[in-house]
Amino acid sequence: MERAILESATELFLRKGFNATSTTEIARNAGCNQALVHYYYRTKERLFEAIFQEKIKVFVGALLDVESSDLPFFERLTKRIEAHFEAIRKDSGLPLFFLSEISANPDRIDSIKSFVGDLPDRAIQQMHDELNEEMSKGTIRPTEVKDLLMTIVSMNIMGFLGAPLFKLMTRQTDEAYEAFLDHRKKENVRIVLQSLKP
Amino acid sequence: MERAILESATELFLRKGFNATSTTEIARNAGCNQALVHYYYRTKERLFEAIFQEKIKVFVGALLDVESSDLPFFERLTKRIEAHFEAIRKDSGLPLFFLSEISANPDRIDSIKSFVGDLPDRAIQQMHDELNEEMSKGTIRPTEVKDLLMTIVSMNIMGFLGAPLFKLMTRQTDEAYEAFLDHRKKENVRIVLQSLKP
DNA sequence: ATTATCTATAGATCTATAGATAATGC
DNA sequence: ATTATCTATAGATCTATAGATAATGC
Repeated sequence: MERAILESATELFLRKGFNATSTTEIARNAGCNQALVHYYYRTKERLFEAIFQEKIKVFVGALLDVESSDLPFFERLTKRIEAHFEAIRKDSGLPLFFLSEISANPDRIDSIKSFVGDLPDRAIQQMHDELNEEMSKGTIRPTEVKDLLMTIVSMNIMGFLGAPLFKLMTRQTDEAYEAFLDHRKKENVRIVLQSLKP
Repeated sequence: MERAILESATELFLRKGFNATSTTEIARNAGCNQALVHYYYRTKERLFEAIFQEKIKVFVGALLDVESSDLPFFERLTKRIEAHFEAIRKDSGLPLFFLSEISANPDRIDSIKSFVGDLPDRAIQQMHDELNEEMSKGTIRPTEVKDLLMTIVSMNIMGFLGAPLFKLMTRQTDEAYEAFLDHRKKENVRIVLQSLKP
């Protein structure tokens, strides 16, 4: 039942956000009474926090996964972009979830800071070295890690963030939209790689 | 006072969203009592709706503004991208505002549909013609309007959506971040134009 | 005995409205 | 007279906790 509550809360928080989700609803959705939610998690805030941290790990991990593959630079980068895209697709509510919850309560950033630790620093350092190597070979234009990351994240999250709106504007069915996402994944890779060309 | 309420509500809804903003808070922030909010707008929902529609117009208008400038294609496109970027910068809470409110309440899409009307259709048609002309001249690769729009919007909103997170990850001050945004504006233009090259 | 689950409720909101009073326009 | 503003409150939540009961493990 503890797990049922966690799953119920995950689904609801992701779909409707912290404020719009009540512990009563979490309980109903999990099949127990509302008091039990507090028995296991004490407060709504702590329940949320647990879920938030779990999901941050998925998202950041997918992008910064320091895989020591020995593929050539462009292929490695392609793999990273695609892995990031697919990680989000599996859990397509993630981008909006983070962005809105951080905006609604900027203190959560501190919590991210404290538990993500220096994983980003190390991953960024490694990417930095990789870029420098290519730059010195002249295979890519001068590029900052943060620019590259921002471009990748921009492209990869948009298809999910904007799904409802884009479906409206282009009048696509859900299946057509899935196909469109596959197409976007390729486009994203192409655009990012092309943007690195000297 | 009616205007003060509208302004107060605009600020709060944009910053905290519909659910996290109470009419009590709107009133306090506007300098009146809570009943007056309902005197002018009847319900919180109607007040929100007024603001939402107003802001949608700003956002969509900036991107699709069918300006009949006679500049060459790439310069016209550059201008559009920059105009869109600056429109968002002026009101940098807009992207997250739309995305979260639409996600929290998908019915709002119908409201958009009804009042935005066929502006998007006409603007998209015009862009379609412009692209076709360039394609036939061989100056750009085969490109769909929706791909181009999605790329532009992706790139342009990210710097604002992700500001808190990016500041954290890169440990930038607010001023440094403003400079970073200026830099991103140029990058966005470059990346979009480059992505069109054959 | 301990842990899991429930019922009941206190206390804090929050929205919307009714009805009183003050300000304004004719 | 009409319009703007206020006070007061009903009714609906919602979170968190206290205390009762049922289930489980030793």
